[in-house]
Amino acid sequence: MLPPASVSELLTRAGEISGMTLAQLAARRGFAVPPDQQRHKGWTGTLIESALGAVSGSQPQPDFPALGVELKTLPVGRGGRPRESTYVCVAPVDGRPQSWATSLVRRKLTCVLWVPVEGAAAIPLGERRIGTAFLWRPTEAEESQLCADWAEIMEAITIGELDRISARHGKWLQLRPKAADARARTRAPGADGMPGQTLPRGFYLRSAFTARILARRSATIRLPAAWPGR
DNA sequence: AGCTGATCATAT
DNA sequence: ATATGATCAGCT
Repeated sequence: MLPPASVSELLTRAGEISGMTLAQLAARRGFAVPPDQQRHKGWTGTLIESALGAVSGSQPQPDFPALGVELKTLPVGRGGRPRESTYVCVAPVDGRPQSWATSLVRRKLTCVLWVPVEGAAAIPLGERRIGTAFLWRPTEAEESQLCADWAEIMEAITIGELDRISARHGKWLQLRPKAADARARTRAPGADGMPGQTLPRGFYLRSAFTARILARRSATIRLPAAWPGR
């Protein structure tokens, strides 16, 4: 699938897969449906990427570079609440000065195509349905808060106090481990200004934030949101 | 039940 | 090791 030439085309593609089950889309894309996600955590995201023509690979940039749009699947449980936090990107813990304006977090969150997917544990993976995708941009207030969260975390990193930052920090944007396991290490400034190492981290959006995003959509778009009653 | 810290697969 | 796609699983 070639990348969409426009945001309009991207939305059209998203509309064409909404309502489908993951098994149906998997068949169309030639994906095998795993029994569960225990060893296939990124399966849904990769499948949706494939269907929409996202640029594959592990590049630190939005999924649709030409459009400046990032793609995120959002597992939604009963009650319409996100079942998980949303990974944004790796956190630069090397201590180099960064600015919010050019940060990867901001670039990724400037424009996101959210694709809700049924995520209730009771529904077999293949039977989960793809919801109605929608384009989102942070409001000024949201970006201001995201920037504040980001700045607090980045400040701690810069002065070598990354280890005092836990997932409890940040109203909407938090820092959490992002590694193969707890023994993984990456370069980071030490408390004394000397080179050191630490567990790699990533930025994540709290589910309370993505819940707001979903709620705003509901309020903006005419009901019935008619989410399949399962 | 929700949250934090840990973990899994894959590509480069 | 670093980046992507995320969810898992133990603890409060």
